[in-house]
Amino acid sequence: MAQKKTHCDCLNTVKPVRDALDVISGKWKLPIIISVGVGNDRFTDIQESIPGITPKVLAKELKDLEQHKLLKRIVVGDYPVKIQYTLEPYADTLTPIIYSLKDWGVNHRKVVTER
Amino acid sequence: MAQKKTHCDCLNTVKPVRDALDVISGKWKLPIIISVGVGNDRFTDIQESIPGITPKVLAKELKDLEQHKLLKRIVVGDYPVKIQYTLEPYADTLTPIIYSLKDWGVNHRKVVTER
DNA sequence: TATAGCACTTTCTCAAAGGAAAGTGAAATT
DNA sequence: AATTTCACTTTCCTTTGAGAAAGTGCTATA
Repeated sequence: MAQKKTHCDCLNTVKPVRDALDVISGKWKLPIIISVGVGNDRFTDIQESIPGITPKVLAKELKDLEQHKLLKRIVVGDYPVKIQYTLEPYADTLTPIIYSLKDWGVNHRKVVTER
Repeated sequence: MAQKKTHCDCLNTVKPVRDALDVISGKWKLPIIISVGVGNDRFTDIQESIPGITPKVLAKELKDLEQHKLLKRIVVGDYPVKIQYTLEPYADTLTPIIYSLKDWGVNHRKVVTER
């Protein structure tokens, strides 16, 4: 059997995996998804629910998540215009992945810290 | 029902998820795991199998992956000393996660690019 | 004796990410 | 008339990460 192949088709794995990781990794992505999912739908509410996040970063991340179709930015009313953020149903497709990452992470902490 | 809770226990999710992501995200982690998994066990072989990686980065990533118990660095022989890298069986526990990330990523590309 | 190979390390540099702080424009409130 | 709120944007600055290139200490080989 061929040892040391150039693992061509593995690149077909690495690319989509990286796509997926780009969406959920990063310091703020998950906290934002959770915050919106839990009911915070206004910019300032989301900001205040996540200690340490700056408006600049929040604005950028919200745009990102919107582009990835994970949440919607809705303009409500005429004057005063209000903005409302809500999770798209599509965001739920992340749930099983997040929970398997969580389970792995919980176990991993044990693995790494055991002597 | 309580809206806008401070989602306390969600932090218990975010932390281990971040732990897990730290292990597999990054530009080189997965390519290295795959390269070693496929049979490249020498530093230079691994380096040559991954286009663009520099020895500095490879050395750092290998140390990382070793600390996370995903691979082993074995010193072989007396003189000439050879170093051999192999995946730990523990690395297999990542497989289902990687494949679910891949599946999600493949689908996500469709979701984002459809008009 | 000189060169090549192995497994890295060191130094320098640069770009991108991220935080702090202030500003903005419109409307609502006091 | 002045302040506050909302949803951001802008500017400045620092930190971090990564690449390029060269070096290192050892051995093996020609």
